[in-house]
Amino acid sequence: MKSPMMKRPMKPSQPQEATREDEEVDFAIIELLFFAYRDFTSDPDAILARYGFGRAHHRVLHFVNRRPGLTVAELLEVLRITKQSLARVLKQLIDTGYVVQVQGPRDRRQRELYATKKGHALALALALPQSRRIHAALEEAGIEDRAALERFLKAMVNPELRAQVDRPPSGGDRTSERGKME
Amino acid sequence: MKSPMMKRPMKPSQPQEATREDEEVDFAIIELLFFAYRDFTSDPDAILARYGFGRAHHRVLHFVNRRPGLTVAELLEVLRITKQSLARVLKQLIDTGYVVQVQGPRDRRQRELYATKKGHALALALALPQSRRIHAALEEAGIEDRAALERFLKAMVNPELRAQVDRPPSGGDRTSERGKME
DNA sequence: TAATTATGTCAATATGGCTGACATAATTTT
DNA sequence: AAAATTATGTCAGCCATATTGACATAATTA
Repeated sequence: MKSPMMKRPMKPSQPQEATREDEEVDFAIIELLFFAYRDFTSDPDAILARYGFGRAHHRVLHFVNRRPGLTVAELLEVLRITKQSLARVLKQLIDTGYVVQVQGPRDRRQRELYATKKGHALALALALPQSRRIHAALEEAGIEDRAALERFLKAMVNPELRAQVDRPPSGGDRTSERGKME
Repeated sequence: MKSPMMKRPMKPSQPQEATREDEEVDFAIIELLFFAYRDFTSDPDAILARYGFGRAHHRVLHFVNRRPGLTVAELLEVLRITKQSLARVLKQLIDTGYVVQVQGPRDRRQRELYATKKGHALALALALPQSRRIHAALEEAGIEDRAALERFLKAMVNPELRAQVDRPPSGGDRTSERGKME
């Protein structure tokens, strides 16, 4: 090693107690969320790489597919990123024919976003392994009450932002309502 | 707009049906996981910013705090990043006194990592709002069976990698076993 | 008409990843 | 003992994704 600097701090001879705070903090679930989400998001990565896309493209495509007719401003709110960050990724999705823009019917400044058939197919392909993972986990964990899990996850979201969660009508995705473009 | 190119593709006059595939894919939970994790990770960000740290620092500090004596190689495995990526972040945590290295007792090439008291305190401060959010969500969702949630999250992790999840002894974090340094 | 809004774009910067190459010290193998 | 391997560190360059700030255009609202 170049500059060792390897002090050898004494290990306390008598192990210290975990503090009260430690016990109160739910490290177990915090960590499980990290691991679960890490592997959950890794599923689509291999697929995305084959298209020259990254996770940013995935997120955009997912929400455009789920909320057909979403405007740019609405998308920015959901993703919590800036329009400059969105720009490159969205442009690539449009240029490669996965997403189209339509002038807003009421307000012509707005751009409604729609997934093309191609976009819908990719969104589905990306969601499939994630969905399989979820169902396998539900089964493996012996979860009968799937609604409870949904309630928990929704309750994890900031109250002010829960409206976003509720956007797609309870029946499923809005594809059936507003159609796919192209 | 500079180059409009605003075609107006026809919206299909009769909305298309959601395909069988759509119905089978669990978009609801996929999306809830995105929203839940987005807000879950946003909690510590404000705190980190005050220290000039980012999420990468948080992850390193978390695992060093949770698994005292972890070696660099083990940390890389858990985080699934390269040593070059770890280097800058770890160096900053060491230079600012949140983490210390100790020469491995068996193998002197190894560097065991420990959180200092300062590091332990920060790790705790970062975990607290996350822990509160989890408990509030459990209560709000009326989840009585907390173990079921843990089983589900663990089942979401790739089987090969579940050993990582089990590392900290079930009792809690290993602080009580191996002590904090400095 | 003037102000505001929705979108787009340019430029510079930060963060957190990556690969490849190489160095050092310590351990293991031959 | 010498050679090979391992654990760690470091340099250099690159990429993806995010940021802030400034400015432009078209459309809507006041």
